[in-house]
Amino acid sequence: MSNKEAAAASNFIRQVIDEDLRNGRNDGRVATRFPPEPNGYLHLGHAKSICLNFGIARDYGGTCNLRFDDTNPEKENVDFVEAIKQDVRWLGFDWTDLFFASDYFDRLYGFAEDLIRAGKAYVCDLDAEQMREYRGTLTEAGRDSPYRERSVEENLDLFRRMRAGEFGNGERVLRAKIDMASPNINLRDPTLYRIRRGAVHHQTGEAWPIYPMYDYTHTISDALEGITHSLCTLEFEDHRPLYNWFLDNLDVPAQPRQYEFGRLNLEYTVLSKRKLTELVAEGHVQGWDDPRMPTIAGIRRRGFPPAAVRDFCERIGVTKSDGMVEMALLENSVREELDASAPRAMAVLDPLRVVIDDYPEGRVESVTAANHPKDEGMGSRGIPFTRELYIDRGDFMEVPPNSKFKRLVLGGEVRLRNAYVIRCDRVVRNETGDIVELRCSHDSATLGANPEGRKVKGVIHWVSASHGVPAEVRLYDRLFNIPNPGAAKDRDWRADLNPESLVTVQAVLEPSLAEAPVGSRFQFEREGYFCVDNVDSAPGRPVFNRTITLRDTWAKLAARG
RNA sequence: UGGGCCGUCGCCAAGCGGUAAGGCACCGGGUUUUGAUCCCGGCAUUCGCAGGUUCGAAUCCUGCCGGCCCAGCCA
Repeated sequence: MSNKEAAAASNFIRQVIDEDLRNGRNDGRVATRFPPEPNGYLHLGHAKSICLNFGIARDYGGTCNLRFDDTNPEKENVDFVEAIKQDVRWLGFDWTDLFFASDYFDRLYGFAEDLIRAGKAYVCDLDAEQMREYRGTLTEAGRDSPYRERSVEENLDLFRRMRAGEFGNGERVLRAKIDMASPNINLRDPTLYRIRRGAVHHQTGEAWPIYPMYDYTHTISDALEGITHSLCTLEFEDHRPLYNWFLDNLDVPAQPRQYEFGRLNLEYTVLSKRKLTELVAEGHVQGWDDPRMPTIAGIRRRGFPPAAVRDFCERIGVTKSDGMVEMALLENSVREELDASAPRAMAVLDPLRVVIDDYPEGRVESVTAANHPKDEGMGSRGIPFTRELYIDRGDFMEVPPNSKFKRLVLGGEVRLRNAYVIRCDRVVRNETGDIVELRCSHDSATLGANPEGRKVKGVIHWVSASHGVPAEVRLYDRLFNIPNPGAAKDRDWRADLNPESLVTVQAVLEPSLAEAPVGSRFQFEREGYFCVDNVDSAPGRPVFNRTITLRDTWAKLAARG
């Protein structure tokens, strides 16, 4: 990581840590953890949490564990586990220790018996619906379960039989005995264990017929790992009293503190695992790694550099307010990183044939092009220049729309990037009147030199027609047409998917691009940043994904009218 | 409606009783063989609103208003 990233912006959590350090809490230790459930792929929201947790460990010389919160076997699997590990590493982080909450199942069970012995937990026979009725509502207190006052002996016996697999799913649960009248619903005797007989857990197989719930598991896992600062998102604020209840009532080896921050909301996309799962399951995208997805796998395939994602997370900050970040902020981070790191190349996305009539047929000249305008260290390359070329259709207009237009027009001149100034002498059309070819002439004195006595204000890119390499290029755009899909309660969030989020074109690449390695990123000059797709490319036959366009003030001006 | 939390520029966000950082976006202007990059300049007399405390309030107090979260044997 660069020095620029070294100084992370402060935030309220770092202030808490600074204060704790000043007061000598935790013997000066700082220990965090990133606790994903392996039931889906990581997305940009997780990236924020990863940067926060691992970033704090890095900056304070502390530790950060990766811990899979795997207490719901029916929704989790090892593929997600592996994908998550890969995504964390790709973001540039490495964990101190790797754990599974399931590593603690034995100890978790033991703590549950402790709670029972202390009269602080009981086995409840109410079914799910009854339990809901007994729970009360947001404004009315709940009622005690009729099973609440069972003896310790009976509770212990019943719980052991739950563990032994004697009861069916849903027949009984273990609950904490707290307060059915609490205004905080999480404290109304929350479920600690439920029966999931027959489920095959990806780590523990069929060893357990009962599984612990999130709040219980998470708190104890944090304590067992000696986590000092347990960071989670705002929706768990109400759970903090329960988190602390476990710490107060269990003989755990540490007293972690929980702090909550606002989750990331990004315009023109969705960041909920449920919705992302549906996009994949319903075929709206081609998979978790579809380049339109805000998943880590998706943006990786799209070509976002990990440093750009880290920079973005740094810029959005960490607070308790629940905001909506503009896509422009992410795009800025991506462009900034790519501008500095991506070698330049030329590719024509919408080819229009150009014939330079006064350039010798069969002649192939190698013109030299810098790989980066500001970084000579990136070297240069030769590009074949020939009589017949392709330019982009959008770079020619028979009559200019206004005086600001500085591309090629009939009778006008333009600079071919890295090559000659040409003039368009004639337009060739087919039977239906479409322009199929431009006949041009060139000024042989303008290779690496400005023309004498006149100014040529436009520069366009090109590729040799005889040497260019045809390739599939995928132009990606925002996934949704509106900034906040799902915000309107009476409209299905899927209704605002952008049907043009993927447009595939057949482009012509300069020859040097043919052997570009999978994953490599380039700036196609005047177009945008592109990377070699890591799934569909074949040796010598790259497929390019457009990561993002270049900023385009001309398009902005044109749209303005 | 009970509880928890949040309101500082279009967006994100500093600010922690001494008189509104920064980034993004936007608007000019300059450089440029990418309408990119880069550079220079502009962009909150005011901090949700109303009172109060104070020599002094975005910061403290009170009351409103607006937004988010919670009634899984999900996490």
